[in-house]
Amino acid sequence: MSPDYDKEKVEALEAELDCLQKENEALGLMFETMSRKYIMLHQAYLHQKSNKRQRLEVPAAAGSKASQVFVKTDPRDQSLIVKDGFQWRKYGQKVTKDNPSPRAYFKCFMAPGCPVKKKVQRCVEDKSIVVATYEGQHNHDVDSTAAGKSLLASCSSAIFSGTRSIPFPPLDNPFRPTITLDLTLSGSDLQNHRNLPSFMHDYSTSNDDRNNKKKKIEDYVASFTKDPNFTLALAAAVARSIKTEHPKPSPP
DNA sequence: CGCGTTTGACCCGCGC
DNA sequence: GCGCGGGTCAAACGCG
Ligand SMILES: [Zn+2]
Repeated sequence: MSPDYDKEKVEALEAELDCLQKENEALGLMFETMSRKYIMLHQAYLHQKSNKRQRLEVPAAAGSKASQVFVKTDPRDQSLIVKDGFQWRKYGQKVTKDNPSPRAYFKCFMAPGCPVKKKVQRCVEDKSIVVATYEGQHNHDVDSTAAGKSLLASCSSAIFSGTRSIPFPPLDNPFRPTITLDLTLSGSDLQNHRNLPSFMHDYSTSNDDRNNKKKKIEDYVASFTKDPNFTLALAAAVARSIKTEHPKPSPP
Protein backbone atom coordinates (compact mmCIF):
# COMPACT_ATOMS: atom_id res chain seq x y z
CA MET A 1 0.00 0.00 0.00
CA SER A 2 2.14 2.79 -1.15
CA PRO A 3 0.99 6.34 -0.61
CA ASP A 4 0.88 6.84 -4.33
CA TYR A 5 -1.97 4.44 -4.53
CA ASP A 6 -3.90 6.36 -1.95
CA LYS A 7 -3.08 9.61 -3.62
CA GLU A 8 -4.27 8.34 -6.92
CA LYS A 9 -7.39 7.06 -5.35
CA VAL A 10 -8.02 10.37 -3.68
CA GLU A 11 -7.56 12.18 -6.92
CA ALA A 12 -9.97 9.91 -8.66
CA LEU A 13 -12.50 10.40 -5.92
CA GLU A 14 -12.00 14.12 -6.06
CA ALA A 15 -12.59 14.11 -9.78
CA GLU A 16 -15.74 12.12 -9.31
CA LEU A 17 -16.83 14.42 -6.54
CA ASP A 18 -16.27 17.40 -8.76
CA CYS A 19 -18.32 15.84 -11.48
CA LEU A 20 -21.09 15.05 -9.08
CA GLN A 21 -21.00 18.52 -7.66
CA LYS A 22 -21.28 19.95 -11.11
CA GLU A 23 -24.23 17.80 -11.90
CA ASN A 24 -25.78 18.57 -8.58
CA GLU A 25 -25.39 22.21 -9.32
CA ALA A 26 -27.10 21.79 -12.65
CA LEU A 27 -29.91 19.84 -11.08
CA GLY A 28 -30.27 22.38 -8.35
CA LEU A 29 -30.46 25.09 -10.94
CA MET A 30 -33.18 23.21 -12.74
CA PHE A 31 -35.12 22.74 -9.58
CA GLU A 32 -34.71 26.34 -8.66
CA THR A 33 -35.85 27.39 -12.08
CA MET A 34 -38.86 25.18 -11.82
CA SER A 35 -39.78 26.53 -8.44
CA ARG A 36 -39.34 30.07 -9.59
CA LYS A 37 -41.44 29.45 -12.61
CA TYR A 38 -44.15 27.93 -10.51
CA ILE A 39 -44.11 30.87 -8.18
CA MET A 40 -44.24 33.26 -11.08
CA LEU A 41 -47.07 31.35 -12.63
CA HIS A 42 -49.02 31.33 -9.43
CA GLN A 43 -48.37 34.99 -8.88
CA ALA A 44 -49.43 35.78 -12.42
CA TYR A 45 -52.52 33.70 -11.94
CA LEU A 46 -53.48 35.50 -8.77
CA HIS A 47 -52.72 38.82 -10.36
CA GLN A 48 -54.75 38.05 -13.41
CA LYS A 49 -57.53 36.67 -11.30
CA SER A 50 -57.77 39.73 -9.11
CA ASN A 51 -56.99 42.30 -11.74
CA LYS A 52 -58.66 41.66 -15.04
CA ARG A 53 -56.34 43.69 -17.17
CA GLN A 54 -52.64 43.45 -16.81
CA ARG A 55 -50.48 46.12 -18.31
CA LEU A 56 -48.16 43.55 -19.73
CA GLU A 57 -48.58 43.53 -23.47
CA VAL A 58 -47.13 40.08 -23.50
CA PRO A 59 -49.26 38.51 -26.20
CA ALA A 60 -48.86 34.79 -26.28
CA ALA A 61 -46.58 34.35 -23.33
CA ALA A 62 -49.30 35.18 -20.84
CA GLY A 63 -50.94 31.82 -21.04
CA SER A 64 -49.21 28.51 -20.88
CA LYS A 65 -48.94 28.28 -24.60
CA ALA A 66 -45.28 27.60 -24.69
CA SER A 67 -43.63 25.17 -22.38
CA GLN A 68 -39.96 24.54 -22.10
CA VAL A 69 -38.47 21.22 -21.34
CA PHE A 70 -34.92 20.68 -20.26
CA VAL A 71 -33.79 17.29 -21.36
CA LYS A 72 -30.59 15.65 -20.34
CA THR A 73 -29.64 12.91 -22.71
CA ASP A 74 -26.76 11.55 -24.63
CA PRO A 75 -25.53 13.81 -27.37
CA ARG A 76 -26.06 11.14 -29.98
CA ASP A 77 -29.54 10.33 -28.76
CA GLN A 78 -30.81 13.77 -29.46
CA SER A 79 -33.01 12.63 -32.27
CA LEU A 80 -34.54 10.01 -30.00
CA ILE A 81 -36.27 12.50 -27.82
CA VAL A 82 -38.66 13.00 -30.68
CA LYS A 83 -40.27 9.69 -29.86
CA ASP A 84 -42.01 10.93 -26.77
CA GLY A 85 -45.43 9.62 -27.60
CA PHE A 86 -46.18 12.07 -30.37
CA GLN A 87 -45.29 11.96 -34.02
CA TRP A 88 -43.13 14.83 -35.06
CA ARG A 89 -42.15 15.81 -38.55
CA LYS A 90 -39.04 17.86 -38.87
CA TYR A 91 -39.57 20.84 -41.07
CA GLY A 92 -36.53 22.95 -40.53
CA GLN A 93 -33.18 23.42 -38.94
CA LYS A 94 -31.41 26.65 -38.28
CA VAL A 95 -28.24 27.79 -36.69
CA THR A 96 -28.78 30.48 -34.14
CA LYS A 97 -26.42 33.25 -33.35
CA ASP A 98 -26.11 32.67 -29.64
CA ASN A 99 -25.90 28.92 -29.74
CA PRO A 100 -23.45 27.09 -31.97
CA SER A 101 -25.69 24.08 -31.88
CA PRO A 102 -28.34 24.01 -34.59
CA ARG A 103 -31.95 24.29 -33.67
CA ALA A 104 -34.41 21.82 -35.08
CA TYR A 105 -38.06 22.57 -35.78
CA PHE A 106 -40.68 19.89 -35.47
CA LYS A 107 -44.40 19.82 -36.02
CA CYS A 108 -46.89 17.32 -34.69
CA PHE A 109 -48.74 15.54 -37.45
CA MET A 110 -50.33 12.89 -35.32
CA ALA A 111 -53.76 14.39 -35.86
CA PRO A 112 -55.01 16.68 -38.62
CA GLY A 113 -55.08 20.23 -37.49
CA CYS A 114 -52.79 19.78 -34.56
CA PRO A 115 -50.82 22.99 -34.46
CA VAL A 116 -48.31 21.88 -31.91
CA LYS A 117 -44.75 22.77 -32.78
CA LYS A 118 -41.59 21.95 -31.05
CA LYS A 119 -38.12 23.39 -31.11
CA VAL A 120 -35.17 21.36 -29.98
CA GLN A 121 -31.77 22.80 -29.32
CA ARG A 122 -28.81 21.68 -27.36
CA CYS A 123 -27.58 23.65 -24.42
CA VAL A 124 -24.69 25.97 -25.00
CA GLU A 125 -22.27 24.57 -22.47
CA ASP A 126 -23.46 21.11 -21.70
CA LYS A 127 -23.97 19.36 -24.99
CA SER A 128 -25.67 16.52 -23.20
CA ILE A 129 -28.58 18.78 -22.31
CA VAL A 130 -31.09 19.71 -24.90
CA VAL A 131 -33.84 22.26 -24.50
CA ALA A 132 -37.13 21.50 -26.16
CA THR A 133 -39.76 24.19 -26.48
CA TYR A 134 -43.30 23.03 -27.03
CA GLU A 135 -45.78 25.46 -28.49
CA GLY A 136 -49.51 24.97 -28.45
CA GLN A 137 -51.45 22.07 -27.11
CA HIS A 138 -52.61 18.88 -28.73
CA ASN A 139 -56.24 18.34 -29.54
CA HIS A 140 -55.92 14.60 -29.77
CA ASP A 141 -55.15 11.72 -27.50
CA VAL A 142 -51.63 10.72 -26.83
CA ASP A 143 -50.86 7.27 -28.04
CA SER A 144 -50.27 5.42 -24.83
CA THR A 145 -48.57 2.54 -26.56
CA ALA A 146 -46.09 4.79 -28.25
CA ALA A 147 -45.67 6.71 -25.04
CA GLY A 148 -45.03 3.54 -23.15
CA LYS A 149 -42.60 2.48 -25.79
CA SER A 150 -40.95 5.85 -25.64
CA LEU A 151 -37.76 5.44 -23.75
CA LEU A 152 -37.73 4.88 -20.09
CA ALA A 153 -40.24 7.38 -18.89
CA SER A 154 -42.12 4.93 -16.74
CA CYS A 155 -39.28 4.14 -14.40
CA SER A 156 -39.02 7.68 -13.14
CA SER A 157 -42.72 8.02 -12.61
CA ALA A 158 -42.62 4.77 -10.72
CA ILE A 159 -40.25 6.36 -8.29
CA PHE A 160 -42.59 9.19 -7.60
CA SER A 161 -45.83 7.30 -7.69
CA GLY A 162 -44.82 4.23 -5.79
CA THR A 163 -41.83 3.20 -3.83
CA ARG A 164 -39.08 5.55 -3.00
CA SER A 165 -36.43 2.93 -3.19
CA ILE A 166 -34.32 3.12 -6.25
CA PRO A 167 -33.79 -0.31 -7.73
CA PHE A 168 -31.49 1.09 -10.35
CA PRO A 169 -27.80 1.78 -10.19
CA PRO A 170 -27.50 5.48 -9.65
CA LEU A 171 -25.07 7.85 -11.27
CA ASP A 172 -22.68 5.07 -12.08
CA ASN A 173 -24.93 3.86 -14.82
CA PRO A 174 -23.81 5.32 -18.14
CA PHE A 175 -27.17 4.37 -19.59
CA ARG A 176 -28.67 7.22 -17.68
CA PRO A 177 -31.45 8.05 -20.04
CA THR A 178 -32.95 11.45 -19.87
CA ILE A 179 -33.94 14.23 -17.60
CA THR A 180 -37.05 16.08 -18.50
CA LEU A 181 -38.25 19.10 -16.65
CA ASP A 182 -41.57 20.24 -17.95
CA LEU A 183 -41.96 23.89 -17.23
CA THR A 184 -45.25 25.08 -18.55
CA LEU A 185 -44.32 28.68 -18.75
CA SER A 186 -42.65 30.90 -21.22
CA GLY A 187 -38.99 31.56 -20.80
CA SER A 188 -39.18 35.25 -21.59
CA ASP A 189 -41.05 35.93 -18.39
CA LEU A 190 -38.47 34.01 -16.52
CA GLN A 191 -35.74 36.23 -17.78
CA ASN A 192 -37.79 39.29 -17.11
CA HIS A 193 -38.53 38.38 -13.55
CA ARG A 194 -35.29 36.65 -12.96
CA ASN A 195 -33.89 39.59 -11.09
CA LEU A 196 -37.10 40.32 -9.30
CA PRO A 197 -37.34 38.09 -6.27
CA SER A 198 -40.04 40.36 -4.92
CA PHE A 199 -42.65 38.00 -6.25
CA MET A 200 -41.24 35.09 -4.43
CA HIS A 201 -40.73 37.06 -1.29
CA ASP A 202 -44.17 38.53 -1.46
CA TYR A 203 -45.71 35.20 -2.08
CA SER A 204 -43.73 33.52 0.63
CA THR A 205 -44.52 36.09 3.26
CA SER A 206 -48.07 36.83 2.30
CA ASN A 207 -49.09 33.24 2.26
CA ASP A 208 -49.83 31.88 5.70
CA ASP A 209 -48.48 28.41 5.31
CA ARG A 210 -45.34 27.73 3.45
CA ASN A 211 -45.98 24.06 3.69
CA ASN A 212 -48.78 24.56 1.29
CA LYS A 213 -46.33 26.00 -1.13
CA LYS A 214 -44.05 23.06 -0.70
CA LYS A 215 -46.96 20.77 -1.20
CA LYS A 216 -47.88 22.58 -4.34
CA ILE A 217 -44.39 22.29 -5.66
CA GLU A 218 -44.36 18.66 -4.82
CA ASP A 219 -47.65 18.13 -6.50
CA TYR A 220 -46.40 20.03 -9.50
CA VAL A 221 -43.31 17.90 -9.60
CA ALA A 222 -45.42 14.79 -9.41
CA SER A 223 -47.59 16.13 -12.19
CA PHE A 224 -44.84 16.62 -14.67
CA THR A 225 -43.13 13.43 -13.76
CA LYS A 226 -46.03 11.52 -15.15
CA ASP A 227 -45.48 12.64 -18.67
CA PRO A 228 -41.86 13.26 -19.53
CA ASN A 229 -38.82 11.32 -18.78
CA PHE A 230 -36.76 11.74 -15.71
CA THR A 231 -33.35 10.62 -14.83
CA LEU A 232 -32.95 8.63 -11.72
CA ALA A 233 -30.50 11.07 -10.31
CA LEU A 234 -32.80 14.02 -10.68
CA ALA A 235 -35.70 12.03 -9.35
CA ALA A 236 -33.80 11.01 -6.28
CA ALA A 237 -32.39 14.48 -5.81
CA VAL A 238 -35.75 16.18 -6.05
CA ALA A 239 -37.37 13.54 -3.90
CA ARG A 240 -34.78 13.99 -1.22
CA SER A 241 -35.00 17.73 -1.47
CA ILE A 242 -38.73 17.63 -0.99
CA LYS A 243 -38.61 14.90 1.55
CA THR A 244 -36.18 16.74 3.74
CA GLU A 245 -38.17 19.92 3.73
CA HIS A 246 -41.60 18.45 3.75
CA PRO A 247 -41.57 14.86 4.95
CA LYS A 248 -45.19 14.19 4.24
CA PRO A 249 -45.61 13.19 0.63
CA SER A 250 -48.90 11.30 0.55
CA PRO A 251 -49.33 11.06 -3.19
CA PRO A 252 -52.81 10.27 -4.51
C1' DC B 1 -42.65 4.04 -54.92
C1' DG B 2 -44.18 6.45 -50.61
C1' DC B 3 -42.80 9.02 -46.95
C1' DG B 4 -39.83 11.53 -43.83
C1' DT B 5 -35.56 14.13 -43.45
C1' DT B 6 -32.35 17.43 -45.43
C1' DT B 7 -31.10 21.80 -46.68
C1' DG B 8 -30.88 26.11 -49.07
C1' DA B 9 -34.19 29.64 -50.33
C1' DC B 10 -37.65 32.59 -48.97
C1' DC B 11 -40.18 35.49 -45.78
C1' DC B 12 -41.05 38.64 -42.23
C1' DG B 13 -40.50 41.32 -38.15
C1' DC B 14 -37.34 44.36 -36.02
C1' DG B 15 -33.59 47.54 -35.07
C1' DC B 16 -30.37 50.80 -36.89
C1' DG C 1 -34.59 51.37 -46.52
C1' DC C 2 -31.53 47.95 -45.47
C1' DG C 3 -29.34 44.30 -43.01
C1' DC C 4 -29.89 40.69 -39.83
C1' DG C 5 -31.74 36.97 -37.32
C1' DG C 6 -35.02 33.70 -36.66
C1' DG C 7 -39.05 30.82 -38.60
C1' DT C 8 -41.10 28.30 -42.52
C1' DC C 9 -41.39 26.27 -47.23
C1' DA C 10 -40.49 23.03 -50.52
C1' DA C 11 -37.60 20.64 -53.81
C1' DA C 12 -34.32 17.18 -53.64
C1' DC C 13 -32.58 13.26 -51.52
C1' DG C 14 -32.39 8.84 -49.20
C1' DC C 15 -34.23 4.87 -47.22
C1' DG C 16 -37.33 0.84 -46.49
ZN1 LIG D 1 -50.39 16.75 -31.60
